[in-house]
Amino acid sequence: MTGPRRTRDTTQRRRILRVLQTAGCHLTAREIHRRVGRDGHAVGLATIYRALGAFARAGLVETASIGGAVRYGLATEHHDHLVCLGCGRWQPLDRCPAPRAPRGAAAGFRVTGHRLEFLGYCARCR
Amino acid sequence: MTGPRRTRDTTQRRRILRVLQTAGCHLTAREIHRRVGRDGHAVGLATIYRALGAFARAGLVETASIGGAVRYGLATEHHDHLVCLGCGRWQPLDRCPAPRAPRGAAAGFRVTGHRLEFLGYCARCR
DNA sequence: CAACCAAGTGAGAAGGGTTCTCACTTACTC
DNA sequence: GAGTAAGTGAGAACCCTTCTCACTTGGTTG
Repeated sequence: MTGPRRTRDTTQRRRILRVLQTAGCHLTAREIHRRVGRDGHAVGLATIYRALGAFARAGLVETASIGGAVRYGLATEHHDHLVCLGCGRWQPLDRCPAPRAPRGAAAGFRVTGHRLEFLGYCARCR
Repeated sequence: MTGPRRTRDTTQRRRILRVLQTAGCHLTAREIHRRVGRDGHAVGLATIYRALGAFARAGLVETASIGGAVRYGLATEHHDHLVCLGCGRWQPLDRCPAPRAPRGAAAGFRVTGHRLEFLGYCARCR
């Protein structure tokens, strides 16, 4: 419990991180799996999930879910997104409108964070 | 396409709606299934899902997902919730902090709504 | 450097949530 | 009351995710 847990450095995990770095938006595990395997060096789907879980625990990636599958992206300092209802793409928002937790909303509820999503349609899906 | 679609009035759907009305928080399909069947008149799980889908399309219920399962609740005028990371319960927020969509966040993205969730731990889970 | 071992990997099975299929029933309309 | 589009139930099917188990590998220690 001394800060974020360190994960072991393997070629598979490095490939997964590279995909996330070049993605520009949040991806599902299957999308990551497909992109990682593009150069012929496939990585097992179970490994993708394990690595993403380890990254999430270590604070390297953040997760978000809409509809069926969970989407993963590199963790940044904000937690807000634009979500396209047409194609499901997640785009991080540069500036967080920073909503304040309403005081006394529910007795005894301790707010530790928030998640704000603007729903709509991206340029391609309109 | 003339406003919200009307759904047919059946005893099963009436029971599902009654469960949602008396729930006080968002429920998973399986929880609804269990509660509907409490008085011995079980309703098929597929029917639960179909009814919930029809209700959602008609605008009667709203859906929200965290972790594995999707949660359903009666649609109200707001879209914000308190989410307990311990037990997964969803509680609607009376007052919506009403975040404004940031202008020019992503070229061509048309914002049609938002979803704001305050994450934390309820009184029981702290 | 060699040995050790905890962590990671791959393939497939398993598990849980959701949707589909198909024959049957029922609510609404004319 | 008859016709028909919508809804229902049971179980199979489907998809996403996690688990299992034998094997490999990264990083550390002697």
